[in-house]
Amino acid sequence: MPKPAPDFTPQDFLPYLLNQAAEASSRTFQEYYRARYGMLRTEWRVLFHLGGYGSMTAKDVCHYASIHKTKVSRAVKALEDKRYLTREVMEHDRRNELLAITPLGQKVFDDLAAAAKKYDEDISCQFSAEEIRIFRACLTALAKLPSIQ
Amino acid sequence: MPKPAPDFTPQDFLPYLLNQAAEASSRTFQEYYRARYGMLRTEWRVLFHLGGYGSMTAKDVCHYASIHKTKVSRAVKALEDKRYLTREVMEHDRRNELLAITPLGQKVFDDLAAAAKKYDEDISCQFSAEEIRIFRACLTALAKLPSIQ
DNA sequence: CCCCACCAGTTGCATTTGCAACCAATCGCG
DNA sequence: CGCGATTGGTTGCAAATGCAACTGGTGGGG
Repeated sequence: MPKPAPDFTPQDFLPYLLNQAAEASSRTFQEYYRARYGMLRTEWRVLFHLGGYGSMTAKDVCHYASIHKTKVSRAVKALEDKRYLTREVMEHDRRNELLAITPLGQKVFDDLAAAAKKYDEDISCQFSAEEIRIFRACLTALAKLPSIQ
Repeated sequence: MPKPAPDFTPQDFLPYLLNQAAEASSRTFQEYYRARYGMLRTEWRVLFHLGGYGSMTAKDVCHYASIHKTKVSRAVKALEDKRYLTREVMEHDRRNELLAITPLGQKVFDDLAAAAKKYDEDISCQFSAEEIRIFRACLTALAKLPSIQ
């Protein structure tokens, strides 16, 4: 038996499967916000966090979304240019700035969140409730693995 | 009720969860092949496919791994420079070239595949056999969504 | 047998990313 | 106080990516 690991193929490797599934499931939705609002993935994520969880600092977004701060910084600038959010330097510590969605940004968020919800249902409905429950639980657990930043 | 989708947060959105889990699970393993062999993610994937499924053309790799042909092209060149694979123009149609792992490449693959298998077990073992079965089934189904190229 | 549409793979260029160095504000210890 | 360490956020540069145009090779209809 010369071969140490002869029968382990990409399809058996969880990180690989995860990437395939993540790519495939993101692609379709990406077209939506890309075509409609000219947004990049990171921009959509930042807006999604602000809309879903309320105002927070860039640092918080980095933490919750585990996105590197330079990516967030650039996404925030792009969203600001699009008038989807404003930033306000915080009184007690002027290094922090609070990011807040504008009414226009809120409209965009509402549209995208509704579309996302529908898309989520579309891809979920091919599985049973129990399967989806387990699926989400596994994903949530794995997402908690050691993160950069 | 002014807000159309007030309670749909990133944590509820499957593509988002998938990306988080995929990123987190790839990161650790990436360090391994990066530090040890200076390989990029795409290079590892191409090598993984050749090692796992045997010789094939770049086109085949594109198809099985759903990676764009330019990415594959550059990864193949890098792997060739590292002497991990050779390419041979095919007789009956000289547009195709068959990619084959070298003995050196095989050694690297064996090492990485063994590490991957172990890593896969490490992250799987926090779930029950039944959970993992369902989890993999869901991922495999989602990975089959419409793919580019 | 020749021309044109098509196919595998590559290259150039614009966009995106990651990293490290940076700036300004704050903290904390002497 | 005050000066060095730390922190939130930005920027410059090099590397990675995506896209479209390209090269060389095939094949099929006239």
